[in-house]
Amino acid sequence: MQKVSSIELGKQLGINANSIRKDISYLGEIGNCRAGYSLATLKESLIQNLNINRKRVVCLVGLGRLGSAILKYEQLSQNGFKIAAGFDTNINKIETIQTKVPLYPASEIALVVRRERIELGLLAVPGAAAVETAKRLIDGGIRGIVNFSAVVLRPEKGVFIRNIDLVSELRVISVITGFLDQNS
Amino acid sequence: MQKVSSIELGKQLGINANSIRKDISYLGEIGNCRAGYSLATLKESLIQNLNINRKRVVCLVGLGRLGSAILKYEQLSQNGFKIAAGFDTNINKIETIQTKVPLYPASEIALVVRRERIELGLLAVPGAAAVETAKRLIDGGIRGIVNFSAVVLRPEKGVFIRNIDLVSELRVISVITGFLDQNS
DNA sequence: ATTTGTGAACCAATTCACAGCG
DNA sequence: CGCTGTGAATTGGTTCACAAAT
Repeated sequence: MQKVSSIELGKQLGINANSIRKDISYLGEIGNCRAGYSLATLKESLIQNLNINRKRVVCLVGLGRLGSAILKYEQLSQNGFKIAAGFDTNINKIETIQTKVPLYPASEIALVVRRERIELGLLAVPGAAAVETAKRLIDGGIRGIVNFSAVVLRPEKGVFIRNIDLVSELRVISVITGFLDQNS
Repeated sequence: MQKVSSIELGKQLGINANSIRKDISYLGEIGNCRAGYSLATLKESLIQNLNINRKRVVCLVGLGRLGSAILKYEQLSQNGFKIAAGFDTNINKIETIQTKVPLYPASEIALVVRRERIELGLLAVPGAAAVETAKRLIDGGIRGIVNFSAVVLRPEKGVFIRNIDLVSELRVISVITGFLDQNS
């Protein structure tokens, strides 16, 4: 039986072992005090408690360079996510891109999201289109959005939003390393 | 003279106005009590205090789909970042990709990073290559890394690392929306 | 002996509340 | 008045320390 200790988990994840234990304990968990956690039991418990026991249906809006990269990103399907639809305003792209994922014009976002019961949206459109596009996703009943555009989307009732912006990330690092330089 | 209040800033950013004021106050700031902050003064103060008054030199490792998308991402140069080098293990890519950015084989990472005084690295390589590539960047004296691979890079002395993983982001949203569904 | 689970202590960050100023 | 700046209160999360379990 495969085992893993909080210390080992912590090392792998770069997290304090105490935190690992505390977090797991919230699941009302049963680790073995002698030999750590049973891998199978822990995994099962996490799957149950975090509700990740089924594939999630996602869609992708924006089929530019970033969108195309995401479309081909195998890690998604390997980790329980299925891209059920792709959208773009450019009809040309919809007709030329080679993929098994069904592609639609952006005008049909709300319709398709509702029909296919799509839960999450990946937003890879230009900043100028982000707010409008998000609105369409929400109209279709989307539950969450990962927004890659430079525009910060404001949280909306019942829709969880995660803004990911490369420039912001770089700025964070710039500022921190700059600060370290000054104080070393 | 353009003015902006903490309330307005907060709305734009989706952040509590109190936090805005407190944060700005740490800069030893002079907002006008009647009419909010002078846009020009605030901007200048932020630039000075956060040390973002010069272009930062970055490099890009991995010229696959994601890397290529980043290479063409104009927002970078528009926000004070200059891609001074691109790297890939595949010599073919280095010779065929059309760009003004100088491209080098991955074997030269440390060399070029040091020579060009590159401060930040964008890591868009497959997970399997992430640790090794990060090591080369660090050997070259890089100060920070934005890691897009699925592998979590552990913090290294003097090198600030930011892990960005699409799958993780999706999982966060999945778990949260799933939780909301159960408790609504 | 190890390693979990957890109360207690600690620390950082957010929010509150309001005095002070134009 | 409206808005800033900031002490005080609160919250949330991390770390500590140790008793319990095997």
